[in-house]
Amino acid sequence: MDLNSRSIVERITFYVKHIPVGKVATYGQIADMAGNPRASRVVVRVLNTVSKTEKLPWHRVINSKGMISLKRGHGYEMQKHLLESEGVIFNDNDRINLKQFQWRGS
DNA sequence: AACCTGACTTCGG
DNA sequence: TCCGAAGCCAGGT
Repeated sequence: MDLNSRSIVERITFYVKHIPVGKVATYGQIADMAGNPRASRVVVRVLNTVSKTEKLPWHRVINSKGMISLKRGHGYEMQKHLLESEGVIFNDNDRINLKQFQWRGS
């Protein structure tokens, strides 16, 4: 498919779908791969809208600090559980070691 | 067209 | 290393 002719939203969707199991990507990282390193907030919108009609591995997207952005009682627990079930480890500060789990796209 | 919003990021103190 | 402020994108109102 011709990614370059697609919209930023479509490209973001494409990359999110390609995050491998057991790995994570940051909002900024996906935005960057999609062509606009400053469109991290668009990634948020995509996860909220697109994931309603398509199955996306939304839980594999975390913030630049290696932490889950969802709040407790509002998805945080669910996302953490999904990631742990894939082998991702959280340290004592509830953070994920990006050096170890961040997806290194090509 | 102005204004608001969101699972963000970067930078300065 | 930890905030707070400011910057940023795109869609919805």
